Amino acid sequence: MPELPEVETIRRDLAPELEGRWITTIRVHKPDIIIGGISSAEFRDRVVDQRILAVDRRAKWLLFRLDDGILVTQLRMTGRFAVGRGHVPPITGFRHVAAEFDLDDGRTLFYDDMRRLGGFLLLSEPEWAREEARFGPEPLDSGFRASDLGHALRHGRAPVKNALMDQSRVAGVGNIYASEALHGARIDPTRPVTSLTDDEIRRLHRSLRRILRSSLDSSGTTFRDYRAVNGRSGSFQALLRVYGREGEPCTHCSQVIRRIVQAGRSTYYCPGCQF
DNA sequence: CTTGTACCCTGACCGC
DNA sequence: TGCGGTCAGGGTACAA
Repeated sequence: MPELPEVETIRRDLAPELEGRWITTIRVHKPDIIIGGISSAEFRDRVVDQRILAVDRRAKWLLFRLDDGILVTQLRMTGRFAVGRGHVPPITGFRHVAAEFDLDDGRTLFYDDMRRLGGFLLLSEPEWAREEARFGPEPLDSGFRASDLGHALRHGRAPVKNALMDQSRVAGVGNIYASEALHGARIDPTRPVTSLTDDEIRRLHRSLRRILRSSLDSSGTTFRDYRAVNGRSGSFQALLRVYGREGEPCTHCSQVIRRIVQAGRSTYYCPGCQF
């Protein structure tokens, strides 16, 4: 699934298209994308004829704030959106349309999800507040200081790479940006969180925020499946320093980049400058 | 409490 | 060309 910069890119694409629009009809083609224990019929009843007041983001989740309740979506690995007219998506490549939302201006919001790991959750305000409380701080918030990162990370025994991806510690960081941020901070991804010095936390804080902001400026990383709205690609993949570069020389010290597996996921790092 | 593992699902890719 | 194995940026339930 897209990480923070990708979901934020999608939010920025969707917000001007959707805010203020009413949802007039819904067609759910793949009922298993409606999650949270309600049927697609109930989902339809509760969403139709509601207005989309705002499109927000928290961590890697996208929020459609409705008149009554919040429509939450998790794109996971392969969820995508497109906005078009008629009943045909405006771009090719939407071969797994799971749901369509007709809008009052005659356009349609398409949700496509090849692997169907993503989904929609319809929550009341208190239900959302409870979900939201499980997330750690947003790393791009202006108030997010190095000391906040230290507080979030330096407890327990997890390797720092795993801790960075733990949404209850810091929100929105996934596999790509965890590797990239650690390389930028020159920290070995296997280091136990409690071993990190104040200086390393400051470097990681700076590196993480710089990389997330820079990726946002590039509309995210289209490494494999991710697309912004209507098939638009990101371009941050050209600026990745270690992710997906196993066997290539490090841009910083020219040692060969390695891939290891942590918690079942690939971690890329440079043994020359990360220790 | 914390941490690790299996699993949801489809398609792309690699080696034989 | 076909086939089987492996992998994919996530999150959750469950076990240890």
